[in-house]
Amino acid sequence: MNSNIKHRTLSARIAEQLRQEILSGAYPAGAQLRQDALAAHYDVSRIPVREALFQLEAEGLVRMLPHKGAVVTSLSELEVNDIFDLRALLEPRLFSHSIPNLTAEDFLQIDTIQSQFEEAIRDQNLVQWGTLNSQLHTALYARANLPQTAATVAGLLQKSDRYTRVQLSSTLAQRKAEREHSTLIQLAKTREIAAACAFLVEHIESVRHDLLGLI
Amino acid sequence: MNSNIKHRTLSARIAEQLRQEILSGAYPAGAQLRQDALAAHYDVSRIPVREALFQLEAEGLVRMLPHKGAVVTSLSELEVNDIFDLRALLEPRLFSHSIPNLTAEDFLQIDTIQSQFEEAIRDQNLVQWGTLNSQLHTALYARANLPQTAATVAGLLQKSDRYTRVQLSSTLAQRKAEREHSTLIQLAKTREIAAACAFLVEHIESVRHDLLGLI
DNA sequence: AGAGTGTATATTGTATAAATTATACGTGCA
DNA sequence: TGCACGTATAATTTATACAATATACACTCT
Repeated sequence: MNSNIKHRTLSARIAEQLRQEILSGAYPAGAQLRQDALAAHYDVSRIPVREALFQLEAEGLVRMLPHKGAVVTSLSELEVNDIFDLRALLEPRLFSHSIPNLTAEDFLQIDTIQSQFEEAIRDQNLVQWGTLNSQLHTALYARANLPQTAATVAGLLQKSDRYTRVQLSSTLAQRKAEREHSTLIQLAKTREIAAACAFLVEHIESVRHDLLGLI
Repeated sequence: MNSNIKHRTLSARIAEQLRQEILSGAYPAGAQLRQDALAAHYDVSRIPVREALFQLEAEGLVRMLPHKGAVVTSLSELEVNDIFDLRALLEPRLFSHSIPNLTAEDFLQIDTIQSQFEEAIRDQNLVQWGTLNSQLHTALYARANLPQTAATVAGLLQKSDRYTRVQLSSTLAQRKAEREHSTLIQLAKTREIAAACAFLVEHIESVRHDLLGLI
């Protein structure tokens, strides 16, 4: 999202780094995050670390227990299903509102993102892949003009990101997703709203299916 | 002045109080919240104030601009509509999943909440009314077993709370909402899922309609 | 011996103080 | 007069220091 933006505060920078480390699996689910250790690791005081942890708690990546510290959260199968149900419900809403307003420049940006997938697949860079995946979905919904829905979906995409990365560890699944994205882009360009939304639901269900096969 | 709920940390207590003050309109939309002033007002240092502000930012009540401070957010008509669209989309999902699992004890609790509305209306206590409104909706969805959806809806309810309080300033609207709640409870008790969800959408749309009439 | 209590230690939570950043104002110069 | 630059001031952000809390372990009492 704003990974290439230089953050103006330490807290935001720590939050960004910590988020990436959690999403990449460096800190596995259930791991205790000690403020002291993190502060030493990033060579800052505990205040920005605390604020980063608060930020991540709001995003659902960690849970803070008073006087007991922060632990990396884990999602149950029920929660994963709930997330994908919500995505299947909300993303078509965004997509259908966005498609009519997408401009040539928007599609240029979308194509740029899509072209970067090749690179990520070749390098087996899963972190990059996950980021691009979120970026592409968000770009497709950019003109929906539904800020609350967009914010909700952004949260859902991030929550599912940790798990889609597992699913996408196979190059096969990555190429499949890339093909489906390509279809989505094509349908958006031709403004076939109904077909685009229907295929979007298929795409989400496809990812969910592959994902649940691994859990 | 002091809330009667005892929180385990100062930060959480400040967040709770500040939230109530914002929701009650003590700090209007656009108001700047100076950490120094808040710290002095609550007679604490600025650290717990900062953490409370971070918490409220995650809830969407304030926006923090780096090095510039926190301001109370305001929602556009577009955002209000988006929120109510989402509520109309997600709350029936929760309700339909919850109804089959609601127990006698759940209904006892629901009836208790409903009975407290009378008191709030009589005292013209809008803060209490808003809290009860959220509590009732949440209680009706308690057995849905869809944690992500529940969390999302809880956020939406809180965001709309500030505005429903305006709408509900008339006793007439309060009684209307109470009647509709009563119908919802009755339909839940008789396990008429389809009818309950249909009426729930009506209820939400009714509140939205009255609300937009005032903006 | 076992349950309960008290103390030690580690970790988090809060206060105070220093550093950084943004804004406003005034001065100097074209 | 108008603009640019530098300084002053006020706010936030970060660091350091201290207080409160939870957990583990040893000890006492029944």
